[in-house]
Amino acid sequence: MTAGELDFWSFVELANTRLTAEFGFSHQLATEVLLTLNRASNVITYDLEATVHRPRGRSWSGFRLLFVTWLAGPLEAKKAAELTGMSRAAVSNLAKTLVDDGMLERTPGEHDGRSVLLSLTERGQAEMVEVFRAQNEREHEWAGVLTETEQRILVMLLNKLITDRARFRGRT
Amino acid sequence: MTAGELDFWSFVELANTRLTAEFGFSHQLATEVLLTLNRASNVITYDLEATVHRPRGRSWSGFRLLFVTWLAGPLEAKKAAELTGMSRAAVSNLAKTLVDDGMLERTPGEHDGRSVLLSLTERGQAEMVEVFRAQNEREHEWAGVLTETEQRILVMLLNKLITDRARFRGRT
DNA sequence: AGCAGGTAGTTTATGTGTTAACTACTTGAG
DNA sequence: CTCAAGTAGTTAACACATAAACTACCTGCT
Repeated sequence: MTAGELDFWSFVELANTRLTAEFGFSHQLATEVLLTLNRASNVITYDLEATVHRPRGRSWSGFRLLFVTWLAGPLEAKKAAELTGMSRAAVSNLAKTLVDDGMLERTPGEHDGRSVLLSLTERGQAEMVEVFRAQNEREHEWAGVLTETEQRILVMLLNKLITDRARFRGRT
Repeated sequence: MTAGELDFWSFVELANTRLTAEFGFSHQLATEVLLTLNRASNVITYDLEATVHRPRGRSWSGFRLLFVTWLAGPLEAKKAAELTGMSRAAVSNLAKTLVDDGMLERTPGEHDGRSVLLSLTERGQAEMVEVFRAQNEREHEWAGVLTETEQRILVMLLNKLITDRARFRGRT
């Protein structure tokens, strides 16, 4: 029982076996789904951050905030938090550094004195086009190991997995 | 073009449209796959951390490290880093606090004076059984919106997506 | 009008992640 | 045998996440 030769997949197999045989847990498939889901997400995110964003002096979260702001136009900080899946505090902190970097602009909301509208500066827009070109190429390489049909099925299954999450009272 | 009514899904649709029509990017399906993958992973991870681990005074990463140590027996810090997908530094820091909490034990490696073996204390083992019971129930609720066949397909597609990642030179 | 309660955003404290630089040990070529 | 190179782990500096406390503003009931 040396752990020496384990990799992620043989670990999942080992976990399945021990959780069932030794501990009597019954939902191993659920465990496997979620282990694999997290693994896949982390591996790919790490790769995109390391190859596309860090070399350009940008972080993964910075990119996410710029991405939604780029495409969803000027939007409130709250909306940006929802779309990126971050907390409002995270958007607030991140926006501060992106404004300092000359990528983002913050203007007070028109109809509501509390709200702040985020939008890209001209430089921000230009940079997003370039950065997204690089990211999209890399995304294509990753997704390309699946056929188009497989990709569509994957998206469908993932959406099904989280669409119904209102059952659990969540942050969003 | 108010951003006011956007949710995650209509944002993905908007992104697809604008990236194609306005900017001429060609791999929207890849973008959609990866946006959805990350979203699903983050939503579920956040839920498990908030409902299962934080109430017990434990973090998501703490759980991951304890989980692999629990099931893959005493293992080297390096191996733990591989299996959890963390950096070695992260394992080192996290182990420190888990040792202080009385969950983990660190013993010097037998054959290699540099290495450290991580293993659970008795209390750690008992707690993992209880914590995993709660997590497994919650996992089952999440995965349960998919049929068993759908879950197997999802696992297969996710594995296919990352198995071949040796093409990209990655951390692991 | 005025105040209670709700909402948007920021700040603060804390925890955790990363990379890079460091220490300590092992290994193998000469 | 010795020393250069490699490897395991830790530490340090920094980036970024959260929850909770706080400020400022809006809204609607009386």
